[in-house]
Amino acid sequence: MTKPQFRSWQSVQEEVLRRIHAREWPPGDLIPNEADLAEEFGCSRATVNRALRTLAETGLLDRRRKAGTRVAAQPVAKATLDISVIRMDVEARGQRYDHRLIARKTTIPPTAVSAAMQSSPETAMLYLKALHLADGQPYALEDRWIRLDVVPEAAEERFDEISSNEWLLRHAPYTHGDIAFSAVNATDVEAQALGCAAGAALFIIDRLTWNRSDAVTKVRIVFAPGHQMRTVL
Amino acid sequence: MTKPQFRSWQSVQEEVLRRIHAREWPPGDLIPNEADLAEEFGCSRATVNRALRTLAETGLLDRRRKAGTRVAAQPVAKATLDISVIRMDVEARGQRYDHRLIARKTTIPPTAVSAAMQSSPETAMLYLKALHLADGQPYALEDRWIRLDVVPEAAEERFDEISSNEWLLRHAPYTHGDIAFSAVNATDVEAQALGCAAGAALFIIDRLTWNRSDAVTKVRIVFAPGHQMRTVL
DNA sequence: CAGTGGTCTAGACCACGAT
DNA sequence: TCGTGGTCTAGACCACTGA
Repeated sequence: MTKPQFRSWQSVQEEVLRRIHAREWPPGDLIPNEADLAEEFGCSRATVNRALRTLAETGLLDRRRKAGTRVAAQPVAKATLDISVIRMDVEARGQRYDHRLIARKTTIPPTAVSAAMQSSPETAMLYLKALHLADGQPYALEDRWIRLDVVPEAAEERFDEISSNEWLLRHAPYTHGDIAFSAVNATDVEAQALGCAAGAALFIIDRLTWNRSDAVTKVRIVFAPGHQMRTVL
Repeated sequence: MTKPQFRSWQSVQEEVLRRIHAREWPPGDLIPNEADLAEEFGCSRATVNRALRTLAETGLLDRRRKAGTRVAAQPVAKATLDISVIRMDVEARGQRYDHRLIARKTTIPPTAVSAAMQSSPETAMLYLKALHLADGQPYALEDRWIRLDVVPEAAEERFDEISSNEWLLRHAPYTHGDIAFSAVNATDVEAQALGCAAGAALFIIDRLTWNRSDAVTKVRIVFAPGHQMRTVL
């Protein structure tokens, strides 16, 4: 018989997936090491490594030096969310995007904000509030604090032509961020801005963005009722 | 002068990140090709490739054959969410996990469910309803439909010892899934089960899981008020 | 058509960590 | 201790796609 050939790392990955789904390699099972698989598949070890490493990144395999590679018993599904600029989201839905600046002021933030951003409680920050529209309908409400000592150029920007979201991406580098998703009941102010009933359940995103050890901006985006964030596993 | 050496793909990646953050390579800029960078960094092209490919996966670089590699102008942040078994979530918070089966029946699902799962409207499915508890307090409410023609063994399982969540992971392979996050107001039934006020804003996850072209299970998980799903960018 | 990234190979050395 | 995955190298060929 001729040995089946798996010449690309994708084809190796597919074969491994097939064996996992077919329960030839059941959950928790130790699978052969890279060298053996390379020989069986008729390819180099690097190719097998690429295939297995990629599967491990999705949580389907558990790899440890010396201990070998196992099929994950409790696969922790890794869902990747694309957090893009809101304008992109709206336009991707085939709708016309627009935004409206509601408030812009330089003021002392609530202590919860200054604490989260590791700023002194007396330091003023730039506060912005804006409404994002899709086909003229309220889509999301944005509340944002920007540290002027970190992004001084923001003081000169009016943010009526370009959303703060996009302006910051272009002008303020960031290294990492924390993000949280949750649900809140609409306050009266939110309800009025979004054109919904007070108390309606709203999907929200809270994001805190850092450049090295400096907090850059803190934003809460409150979506209109019914908003869904989708992805695949 | 001695050329700086970047011998690991991580160190190459850090140097590239540094140049991006320092605006040496501003957003939208075309950066040198792999071969040139390899020479400059004193490493092989494969090492540069690994560094740049990994950055491209996070959305920070945009790579195209022949066109070269550019710094993304509008980086679409890729947030990776770990969707694990609820028991793991609770235990990771240092709380005691428990669950309670509320309902278990074989019945005809609503047409919305059979349609989404591409099952005939007259075919009965297994319906489960369970409450997940953390330290004895309601944590999440789970509503699930399972296709018995796809997972016949489920008919024999009582699901009082093990949550359906974990049982399915162990017994029903899946190839992919759709997942959606949103917010709803608590119904009276949900409010009672979760011990909150009716109308409270609840964070929910809807998931539809597939094995090849067969829908396996459809589940809605409704979390108690205040629940947050966190991740990093 | 030609430049760029995408990938494969064979071999090598190394870091980690289970035993 | 020593098996396993993690990585690097130098070279090669290929696929895609912009000019």
